[in-house]
Amino acid sequence: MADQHSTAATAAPVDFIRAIVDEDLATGKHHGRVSTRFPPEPNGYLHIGHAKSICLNFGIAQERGGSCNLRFDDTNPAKEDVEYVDAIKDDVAWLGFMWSAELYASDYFERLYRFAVELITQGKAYVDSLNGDQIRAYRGTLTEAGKNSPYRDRPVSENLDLFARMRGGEFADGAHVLRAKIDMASPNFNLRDPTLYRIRHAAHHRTGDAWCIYPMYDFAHPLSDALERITHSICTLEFEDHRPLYDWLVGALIDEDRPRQIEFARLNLNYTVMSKRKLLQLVQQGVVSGWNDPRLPTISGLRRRGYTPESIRDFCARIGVAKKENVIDVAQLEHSIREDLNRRAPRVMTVLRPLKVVLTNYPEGQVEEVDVINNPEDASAGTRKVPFSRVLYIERDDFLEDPPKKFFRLSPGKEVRLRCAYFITCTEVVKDGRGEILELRCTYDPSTRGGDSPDGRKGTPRGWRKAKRSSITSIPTRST
RNA sequence: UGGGGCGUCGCCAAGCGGUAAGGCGCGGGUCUUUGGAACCCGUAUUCGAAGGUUCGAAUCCUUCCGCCCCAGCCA
Repeated sequence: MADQHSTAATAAPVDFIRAIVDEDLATGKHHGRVSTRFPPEPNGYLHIGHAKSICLNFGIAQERGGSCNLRFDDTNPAKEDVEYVDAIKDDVAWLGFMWSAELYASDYFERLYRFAVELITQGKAYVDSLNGDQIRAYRGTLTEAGKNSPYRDRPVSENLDLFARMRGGEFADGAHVLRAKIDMASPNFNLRDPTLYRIRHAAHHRTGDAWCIYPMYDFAHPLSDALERITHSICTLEFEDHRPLYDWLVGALIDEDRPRQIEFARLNLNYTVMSKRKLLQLVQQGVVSGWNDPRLPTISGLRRRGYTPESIRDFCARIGVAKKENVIDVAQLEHSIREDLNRRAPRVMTVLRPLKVVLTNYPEGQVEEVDVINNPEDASAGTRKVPFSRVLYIERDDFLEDPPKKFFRLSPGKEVRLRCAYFITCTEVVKDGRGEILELRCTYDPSTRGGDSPDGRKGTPRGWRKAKRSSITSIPTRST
């Protein structure tokens, strides 16, 4: 089959991430395996920016015969909620992707804990008892190295004991943290003994109060990737600085099949708020009706607004994937939905500013039904019956009493075609005392039923509407 | 100021030493069975800047300039 509907997706050049995946496949790096994951934190709804990541992760798995997990990065009980995990699952599925497995970082809490113990045993992590302010002060600045915590050289046995007691609930929030022992003088802050675990006496949406210590993203993410045998861990640019830590952890705890983190530039849309924090604010303050308010760029908002999954996927395929910061013009998104809807949306005829038309030679009281095409772009969309009678309305803009030369619409003495109905000719203009046009008197040509002229007469068809078949509708105005 | 990234048309984006793809947008035109549709044409002598290497550079080297990210016990 000729791909006359070839999309940007099929024509799109291979982006740098797919190039890496293909290279790894070619060299047999992961024994021909490709495994990705989409790792949202259930602390809000997904938006169009997430769609880019979803299409990337699921797309690569799909195209290269791999798998893609949906993994909730739920390591911060304070911000997360089941409402969000349900919404996220709905949105991903609606976009047209099915995950190989539904997983949660919280499912790994026990194993992550054991990884932490292993790290302590290796002498690569320690329990720090400095408070938050002190830790910040010890961290140094952009130009000055940090200082070692006085607790940095606690013996392994003491660290093991303290860490176990942290888990046991002996300490208050903030009393201790587990930190990696790397390098307080590193120019990369992420390596200045990053925090791995903190004490949080808070109920978790899945584990309840089974835990009072929770792993940090930097600790949980690479190890969760490794546990799932993810091959390519794709994330956004701001995590580039975290990669050395990602590799450090994986290097210390994982023997084979280590995952690799690859960063790409997140999506930005002009005139669009894409920050989860700000979207949450709009929802909480009641500025919008909810996460699916059609004015929001959330997946559920776009869905409610009439966007189709196809159009969003097409958009993601068109914008590409690279490392350059970008601000996509919303016109690009709108183009995708227009193209999709144009191809499949059924049409209706409507009149915004009605002008009454009386067909003087059409039998009084007669009503006939004409077949109107549902979608000129798609013959299979069929036709519908629309009543036609002596009195009907056309768009005011479709009539001009004194038309310029290239005006193909109705004017006195001129003939025009009513879409899928008849040709009509304007014979008289009825006005009120002030010269306002009240109605038009026209004649119709019975031989042109269906809007076809037996003698090949042409004319741009105009929309029309039978009298008394109106319904009040609100018409969205174009926002320009 | 230290570190990590990035700079190709208004917005995206290919290009990987052999003489600037494509999409969106925009401009013009064609089309008398909707069109904010479709189709056609046009839209970077130039790749942040300056030097250098080379027969040849957006692609290699040097310096400079600009923008983004990092000092959460957030992700």
